[in-house]
Amino acid sequence: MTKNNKRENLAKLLREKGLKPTAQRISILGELKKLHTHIEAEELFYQLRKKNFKISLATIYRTLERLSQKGLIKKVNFGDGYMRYEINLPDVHHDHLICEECGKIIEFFNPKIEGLQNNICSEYNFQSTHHTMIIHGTCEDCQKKKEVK
Amino acid sequence: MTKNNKRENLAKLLREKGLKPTAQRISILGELKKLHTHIEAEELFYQLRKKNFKISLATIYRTLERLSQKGLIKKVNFGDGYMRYEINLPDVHHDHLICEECGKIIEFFNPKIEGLQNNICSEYNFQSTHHTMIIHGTCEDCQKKKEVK
DNA sequence: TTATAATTGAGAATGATTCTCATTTACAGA
DNA sequence: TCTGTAAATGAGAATCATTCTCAATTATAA
Repeated sequence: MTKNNKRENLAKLLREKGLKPTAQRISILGELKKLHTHIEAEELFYQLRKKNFKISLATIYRTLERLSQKGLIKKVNFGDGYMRYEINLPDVHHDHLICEECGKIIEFFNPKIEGLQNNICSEYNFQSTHHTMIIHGTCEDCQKKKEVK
Repeated sequence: MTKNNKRENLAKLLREKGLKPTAQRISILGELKKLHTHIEAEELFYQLRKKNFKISLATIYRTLERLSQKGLIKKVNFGDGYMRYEINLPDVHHDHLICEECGKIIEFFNPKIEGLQNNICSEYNFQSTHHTMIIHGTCEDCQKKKEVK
């Protein structure tokens, strides 16, 4: 696929969601699509600047918020002081393991959890839109490092 | 139990964790124990001030952090911009349903989730300390309100 | 091509949380 | 009981991710 085709696809995606396909929005969405992992607003800002995209931090935040509202991306809160954002592939939901030692973030998916959520929601007559599950602890590598000490 | 007995119990609890039982720490821990639900730092600050406890916001934050490190309380992040804190009753773990419409927070407990977590952790050789699970959506009351419209 | 509403950039403002440092307090040892 | 000292506190300044403001720019419908 050519670069122009890619751009046109992203523009179409934005239009379908009722968003004007500006250069800034296309560059943000494109970057997240390439990344397919979570990133912070400021990090994204520097990545795009490095590639000579002209964009301001305010626009980054505004756009990420909009894309998130429209379901194109996901906003994730790991509780460490800033939000992360990642492309939303609706059929590939996942949750996170966070290592408290090294900060590593491991993604996992467990279909049974999705099932249990439905149980819980119907028990409380709660209509769920999405969920986040984070398990904190120590990853394999850091456990080994500790043993050595 | 007399007021002095309560205080002495809290002081003992703090000493056991290696924390000096100051008046401020005792008042914070006592308040959270009475509440047995989550509260924000600033809210706790006003609650204590209202009861004529002399305490500063800085001390509230410092103390909550310490108590949390020692496992006496839990720090919960609902992703709405500020941390909440609640007493930690080790045998009564629970997770949260959050209503996006009215902000209501419903606590729930599901033993199967705990089991699944162990499965996931052993799969990744991850040593977990704790987890948080939040389901976002619309609560029963707000669903009804929407239907009426 | 033009009018208009939406979007953007730059920097100021916000607000929860943390930091600083002088003062106060808990408590171990005399 | 008194005293020295390290830990804890109070008050307010500092931090820093995020949001807001408003003038300039841009997408697009007519």
